[in-house]
Order: sequence, then structure tokens, then C-alpha cells
Amino acid sequence: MKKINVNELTKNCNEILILALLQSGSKHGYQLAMELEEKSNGYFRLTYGTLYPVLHKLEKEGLIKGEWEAEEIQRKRKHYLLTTAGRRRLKNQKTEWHTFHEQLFNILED
Amino acid sequence: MKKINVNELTKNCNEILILALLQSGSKHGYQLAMELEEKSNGYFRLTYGTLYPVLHKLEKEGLIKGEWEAEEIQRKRKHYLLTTAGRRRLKNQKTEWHTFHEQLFNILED
DNA sequence: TTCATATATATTGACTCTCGATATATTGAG
DNA sequence: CTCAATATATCGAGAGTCAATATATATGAA
Repeated sequence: MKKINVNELTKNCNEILILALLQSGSKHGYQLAMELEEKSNGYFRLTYGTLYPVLHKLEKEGLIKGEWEAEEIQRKRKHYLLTTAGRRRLKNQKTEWHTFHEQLFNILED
Repeated sequence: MKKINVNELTKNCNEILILALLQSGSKHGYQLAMELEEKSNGYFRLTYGTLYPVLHKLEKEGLIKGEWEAEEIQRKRKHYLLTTAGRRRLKNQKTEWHTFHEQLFNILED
């Protein structure tokens, strides 16, 4: 059994949400925020003070790849897509969250 | 549907674990750390730099009540027990974590 | 046309939580 | 007697989130 400090997993929650949303194709930041709110019926919210730093971090770590939209278009939009490493991380995080939930409710339901 | 920022729930994970462990009777800090590790087969760990500040915070908020052991005993141990407010919070947090998990995996399994 | 709203990215400073390290002291076993 | 386990506590560093702020373009209605 891998040991974790509680925070190791839970603090990266926004990361996995973003990676998950990118499963269905490349998206830009604002779109990710809208889609997350929509898909969760408003339950999850990504504030912009969180969103953009997380995107930059994920890109720096090679989990997503960003590309600015064609220059002809005035409005600047950066599309992000999952890399192989990102896909691998997502899969791994899913498993970890499952374990976490099991363990958490094992304690909670005492 | 209540809206949450992701962090609101996840960052208080240690709190709910402690509250849950106190369901089965009053305990002192060190005991809580041992029991959590034991019950989760080592999955969860409470470092002491986290544990004691959290206990103090919970007490300050009236969710737990601490009492030093009888003075005849040299070793100082502070036992904590759940207050009514703590019990209420625990119940509430259980529900919230269920919702959270549902919503999270709804996004993850796209 | 113009003006408000929606789209879009980004940074800042404050805040909170967690962590590892460190400090201190007692107790029990060998 | 001594070492490991028990027991509480605080510190500073680091990370993540948030609301607020800044900037700029696009769109639709009046």
C-alpha cells in the first residue's frame, strides 16, 4: 500500500479535472472553465486566478501542449491538448482517486 | 446545486478524518495519528506539523472539546471529544464528500 | 452607432494548509 | 541505564487557491 499524505492527492484536484476535460479534444482556457461548470451543473468552478496558473504548470510539466490559434484571427486563444504523458497521468490519477475515496469512506463509516 | 470552489472541500480533508476517528470515543492527538495509519493500512498519515494545528483549530471552532488528563499523571495528554456541532459537521461533510466524488467521476469518466 | 455584455488571457497579493524539521519531556523495555 | 516509543508543540518554507484587477476583442441589442 502506497502511503500518502492527504494533501498530495487532494491539492491536485484542479489538474485532474482539466486533464479529464481535454480527453474529448483540445480546448482553450475559457472554454475549459465554461465546460466544467456546465458539465457539473455548476458544482465545480475554476476561477481564473487558478485556471491559468494550472494550465501553465501542466504545460511546463509536459502533460498538456498549448498552441495559439492562427494569426489571422484577432482574438488570441490558446488551445491545449493532452500529451501522452498527460493521458498516462490522468489514468493514474483516476486510480488514485478511487483508492482515496475507498480509504476515506472506510474511515468515515466507522 | 450548491456551488463549490474545488479547494473548499478538499483542503479540509484532515479535519473530517479527525472528526470521524472521534466518533468511537475521545482520543488524544498521538493516538489519532496512530489509529488513522492503522485503520487505513498506512494509506493515510497525519504528520505532527499538521495534526496539532488542526486539533487546535477544530477546538477553537467548537467542533471538538479538549481536556488534559488528570494531573496526577506526569505525561500530559489531551483528550478530545466530539461536540454536537462537530457531529453535525461530520455528517454534513460526509454528504459533501459523496457529492464531490459523484461529480468528480462524472467528469473523469467522459 | 454605440454601449453593455460576453469572450479571452493573465498577474497580483493575501490567505490557508501542509510538510519536514526541530524542540522538549516522559515512559517502558531490555 | 539507555534507547526507542510516547506525547505535544511550534517554526519556516512551499504550494495552491481565491478575489480583484488589468487588458483587449467580439457580439448583439437598442
